[in-house]
Amino acid sequence: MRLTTKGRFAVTAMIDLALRQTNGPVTLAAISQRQHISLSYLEQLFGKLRRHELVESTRGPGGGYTLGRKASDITVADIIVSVDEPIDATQCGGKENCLGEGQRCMTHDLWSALNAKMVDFLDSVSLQTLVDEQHAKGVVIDAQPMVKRTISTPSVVKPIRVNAPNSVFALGASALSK
Amino acid sequence: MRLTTKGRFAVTAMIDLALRQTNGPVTLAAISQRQHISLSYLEQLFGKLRRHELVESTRGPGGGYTLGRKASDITVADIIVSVDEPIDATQCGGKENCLGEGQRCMTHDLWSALNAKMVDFLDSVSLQTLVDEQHAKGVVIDAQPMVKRTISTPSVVKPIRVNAPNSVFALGASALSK
DNA sequence: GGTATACTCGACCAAATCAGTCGGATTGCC
DNA sequence: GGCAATCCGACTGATTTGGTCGAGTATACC
Repeated sequence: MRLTTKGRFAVTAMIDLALRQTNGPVTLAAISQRQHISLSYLEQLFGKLRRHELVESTRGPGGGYTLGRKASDITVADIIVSVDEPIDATQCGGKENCLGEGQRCMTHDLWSALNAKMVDFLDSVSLQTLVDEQHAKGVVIDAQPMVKRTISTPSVVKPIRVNAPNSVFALGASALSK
Repeated sequence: MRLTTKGRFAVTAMIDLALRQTNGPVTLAAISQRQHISLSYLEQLFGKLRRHELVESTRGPGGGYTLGRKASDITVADIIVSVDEPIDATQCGGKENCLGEGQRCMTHDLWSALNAKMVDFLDSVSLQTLVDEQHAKGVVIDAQPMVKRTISTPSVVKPIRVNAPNSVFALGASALSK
């Protein structure tokens, strides 16, 4: 239940995927372009998401990723746990660990209560919820011409191995204050 | 609102302080011994707590720290913010920052909602609450003979610069699972 | 005044983690 | 075979964490 850019990028990418997958598998290259996340990083993330069965992959031309189950059955907590190795945010150990020479650590209950609050919340938000929110905000999914298996369009841009050191998006995530 | 061992140690130390300060100022050396946190580390932590006016210090023999205000007026959030430089846990930037080429980052609301939940919770727990909990648990504060200003006892143990590489307590904090 | 006690300050350090890259392998369609 | 796509693991640089150390300063007591 760690909160890092990994988790945030993964959630963003999953929303993007959920929004687009009606057209068949979505490629990471496409997500990379739309969300300004480097392709290599997405590969890393989606490897984990696939191993946790949150997405399914199709290889080869025309391939890409689709959701592993209904958007309403995927919670934000699922996504975060998948990409960050699931380590308790408040890490007071497994109830036995936080003993200081015989006496129970005084703050144990506090951290587990906090953790429960966070998990509760993140588990209450499904991917579908986020998708609906996007729709409500009027995000129009520019109905791209369904290409599917007529790969005749001469691939306008080649987004392979985007070497941009830092996308605007990524910068926004680490610049902060107060 | 970061959650690191700094924050956890600080809360623990503050509970200890709150429990003991009836006897006058409490030294860091004493807290160090009871809570198994290195003296040097406590110094660092209490420097910050003092600058945030959560504690007051008295120098010289018989000195030590006391709470800067009533335990019921100090929240856990106060303590954590004091010792960790206050960086937003979900760091999506100050609302203006998370713009990806014109469009608002899709997960902004999610992270701020989560953050609000956390702050709400940690702000709802006062130091007094934690102290009461300790009392309820039957933690007996061994009524030490009030020494105050008869420093005749030949200082039994010298806890200065405890070089213990890692206390049991500290280990418990970093060992974790699932 | 001397000395012991205790806080104060800031530099320093090692290890872990994060964020991200890279090269290459595999798979499948045309 | 060639291209499009996923797959995989090693590698790396920067930052953060967790903590130490040394050199002070202020105060109280003798």
